[in-house]
Amino acid sequence: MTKFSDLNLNPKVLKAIEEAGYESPTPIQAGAIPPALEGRDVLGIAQTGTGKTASFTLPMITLLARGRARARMPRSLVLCPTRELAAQVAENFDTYTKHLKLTKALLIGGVSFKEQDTLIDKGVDVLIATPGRLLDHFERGKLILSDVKVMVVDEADRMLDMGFIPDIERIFGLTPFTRQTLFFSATMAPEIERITNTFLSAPERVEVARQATTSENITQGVVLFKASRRDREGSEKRKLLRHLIDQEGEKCTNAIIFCNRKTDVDIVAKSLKKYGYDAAPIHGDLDQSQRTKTLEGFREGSLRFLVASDVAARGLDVPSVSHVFNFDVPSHAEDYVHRIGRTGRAGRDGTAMMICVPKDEKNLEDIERLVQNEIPRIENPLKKAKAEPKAKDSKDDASGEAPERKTRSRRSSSRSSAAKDVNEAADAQQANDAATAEVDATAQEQKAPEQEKRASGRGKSAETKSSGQKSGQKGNQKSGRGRGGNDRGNDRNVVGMGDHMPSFIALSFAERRAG
DNA sequence: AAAAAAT
Repeated sequence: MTKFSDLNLNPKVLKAIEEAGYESPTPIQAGAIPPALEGRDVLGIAQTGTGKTASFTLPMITLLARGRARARMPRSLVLCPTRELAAQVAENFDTYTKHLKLTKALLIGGVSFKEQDTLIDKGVDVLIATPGRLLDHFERGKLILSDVKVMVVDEADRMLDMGFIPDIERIFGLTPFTRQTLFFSATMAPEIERITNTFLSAPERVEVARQATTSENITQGVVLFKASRRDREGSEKRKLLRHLIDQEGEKCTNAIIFCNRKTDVDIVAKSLKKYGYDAAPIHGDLDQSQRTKTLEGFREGSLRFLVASDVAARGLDVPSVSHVFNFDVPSHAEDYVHRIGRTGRAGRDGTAMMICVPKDEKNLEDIERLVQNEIPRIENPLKKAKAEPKAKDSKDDASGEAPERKTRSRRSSSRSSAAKDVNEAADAQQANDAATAEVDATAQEQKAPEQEKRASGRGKSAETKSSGQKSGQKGNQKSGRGRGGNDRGNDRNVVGMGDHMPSFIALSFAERRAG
């Protein structure tokens, strides 16, 4: 197998790689690094979790190791769709430039210009930016892009989703024609295809799929849930969420809870906190310092529940998320894949549970068509509780109203009851499915042989106490990131996509929709 | 229908 040491990387970069605990490149790294080092353009079709970031940072650092940047004229440029991703790339550069004297600046919105200006003025080798802030600097005449030797576009399909493509095209136009371009996208939508045809020249095409996207090391489940009354849907969903969390017990060391709307992110986070769960929100309306702080806390394990909008759905690398809860069914099927991909990373086991209300069933169908699998139905734990009532539950009910009142006024605008006809069928199905699907380890074992492995692995991880877990997570972070290394805490040595690749992931989204 | 990103 290829080793990093076979790849012609700068010795000081190799040293940093070794110190980070990596030996062998992932498939995307093995595929992209050699042509990048030769100065060729690269078109990488890959998602995060494949070691994509290192596949451009390592050759870039090697290429930039010689020479120095002039004032206001960065020598390279990395564009990312979100601030958090940009920050993550910046960290990656720090890791691998440890033994070199390269300078970098992170240009993202939500923070002051001043520091960024100072750095640019001094001259930086690497500029890592979100498009808006980069252009802002450019327009103020603070930045000259005519000395850019290497330009990277990361997560291009997400840039497309977010309407950044015009900005990207403009930035391409500001850099010299002779630059080297490294371009990464999870899919090749027609618009992406067009951009690459326009701005890349004879690129080396490297394509890999993420490991285990919706396959065996992520246990999935969905609760079909219908509120007792439409105006109680929010509070009842929150109660259901708490039960789902409680039901997982110690197996749930930490979790991301996704909501479709920013207001619901706030409401759910607040409600969880009220009930004593260690939760904090993250979404684009919160100020950057808070976003950074929250994410940092979640990464290091001091925050257990991250309640998030889709700002956190893609690309975020927190290697040890045990659970993903989809409080809402995402309305774009592909977002489901991205969201649950936050767990089960680096070969670990993960659990992804979703709450589906009747009006979301259409979206659920879309998701199941996309992943070409039925998501197992989980019995509603609240229904079970009703069948054999306990004193504790009625207490929950009473206190359940408290956070609801506070938030009602805020939500009132968004709820016009559009649901009229989606009821009986859902009820029937709910009863039906509840009978067949139990998502606990025992039930799983009977279902499929390949799942036994997971069930036993799970038992092992369940005995980790949450107090000891914090330091354990920290230690694991390095080996998880970039996924090049041996994942020591785990007997599955996963490199790159590993052995299980669902066939649908190799298709374009258009092809997947077509079935 | 909503989220993200420049203010």
